[in-house]
Amino acid sequence: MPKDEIIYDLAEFFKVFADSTRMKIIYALMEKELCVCDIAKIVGTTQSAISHQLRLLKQSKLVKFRKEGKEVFYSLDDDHIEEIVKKGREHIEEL
Amino acid sequence: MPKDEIIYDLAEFFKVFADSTRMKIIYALMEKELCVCDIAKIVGTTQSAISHQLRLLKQSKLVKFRKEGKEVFYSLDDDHIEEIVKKGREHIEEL
DNA sequence: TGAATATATGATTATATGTTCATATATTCA
DNA sequence: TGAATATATGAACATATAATCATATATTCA
Repeated sequence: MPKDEIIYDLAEFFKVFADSTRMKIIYALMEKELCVCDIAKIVGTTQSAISHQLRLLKQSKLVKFRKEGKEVFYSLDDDHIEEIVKKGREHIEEL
Repeated sequence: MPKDEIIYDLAEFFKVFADSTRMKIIYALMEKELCVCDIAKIVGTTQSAISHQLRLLKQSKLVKFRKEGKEVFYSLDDDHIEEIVKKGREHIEEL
């Protein structure tokens, strides 16, 4: 059994995947780098909701971003992310 | 972008990993099959809390169980689980 | 500079979630 | 059968979380 801190951090990490809005953001970013308003259009919700969720994704180091003029472009920042989502999908599609 | 139903199911699936009590249960079961009261001892919480959480793990098909007399023995029911936890741990340990 | 656009953020609210407590169910064994 | 043990479950409560709304903070460009 890992230390409590590891357990806690792991649970926090997986919380990121545990929401459908964030999962949609992740899928959108798997395609390509996107600015906030494009993510909002793709996901189908408000800019504010996306911005709040992107903050969580940033805090968990799942996305990185670069500013270009008025826009902020986000992209996935870890190879594990796609692998983890893929494994999850294998699981749910086997049921 | 997958269908909404897939997105929703994926988020639900990852919710299972998004709690430290459940993460401890998963780690305990990685070692070996265990009965409820042993899980409670290892995790360090009440039988009731464990039982509630095991119900979620059952619903998500992450654990299977067999009854033996008064006891119910639980074990992990999917090879993806260990892989997913391992990937998550790689992520948090790289930060 | 001022309007327009893109993004971030704080407060609020509604909902979801985890634990606790009490109790029900099931099994064993004297 | 009745006591003891293991597990499951419903209700209640406290906390966490996500969306919304209003607004703040850039940045561009006329």
